[in-house]
Amino acid sequence: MRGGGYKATPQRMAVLGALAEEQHQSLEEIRGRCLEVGLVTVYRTLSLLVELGIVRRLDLGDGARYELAEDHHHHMICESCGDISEFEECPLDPERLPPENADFEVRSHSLEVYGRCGACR
Amino acid sequence: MRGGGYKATPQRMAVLGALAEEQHQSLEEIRGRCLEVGLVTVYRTLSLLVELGIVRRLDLGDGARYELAEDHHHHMICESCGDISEFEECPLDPERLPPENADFEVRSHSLEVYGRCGACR
DNA sequence: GAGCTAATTGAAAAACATTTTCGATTAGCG
DNA sequence: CGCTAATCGAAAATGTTTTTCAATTAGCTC
Repeated sequence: MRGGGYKATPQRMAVLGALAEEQHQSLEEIRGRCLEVGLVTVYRTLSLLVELGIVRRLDLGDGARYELAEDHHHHMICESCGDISEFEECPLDPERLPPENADFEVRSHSLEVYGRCGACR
Repeated sequence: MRGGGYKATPQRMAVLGALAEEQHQSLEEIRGRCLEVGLVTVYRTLSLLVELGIVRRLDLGDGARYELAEDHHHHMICESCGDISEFEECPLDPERLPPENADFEVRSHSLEVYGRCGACR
């Protein structure tokens, strides 16, 4: 983070701390965990972190959500209760990416699975 | 559409027509194709169509996009020029969904691939 | 540790996106 | 043709994100 000439301010540390507490939080949830940081700064810090690749921005249907990008994982979203859970195991067949005949250099992907969680069935 | 007691108004037909012209359009693009329909009605019609399962709502990083949900497909997004292309062939291994040990009933999924398109390399 | 400077912050305002309200209009029925 | 619930549109309200700009501060230098 300092490499790029960015300062390690208490506000940025607070936002990172909030992100570390739970994955895929909305901006309001993050803000709730660091009330001492101004709203504008939360917005700015999140877009900086996304730009630096430290944080991933999601959109699972309801507005934006953010999570630390440390590990590769995917989401299962329950259409009934809205619960979001994660799984590591990537069910993609690497042989089939990029798709045949596509002139495309794959760098990353995101996969979301929708359905019903155990509790809702 | 009529089954549920909904009326087939010219405005709704116009929005559907706009959606048929191109996939994954933003609301502004859709609106540009049916200027005779009020903005509020475009919003309302799109959320109705999404609710009915006729239209899919996407978020590929820039705001909301909409497309007819007739066929199952995925998106490749060029991180350089922003171009969005589609592919049908699903590279998911059905054996691995839901992931092991997950108590989850899978109903659908969405997959987006990010990278660089042929033109940008 | 004090001083300097560019980066950062926060409050207010601006810009943009979406939803609500409510009176006027209309599709689809008999 | 007439009726009525559904729909529409314009304005206002609400919600979200960005910009502006003066004040503050992290991190460097000495």
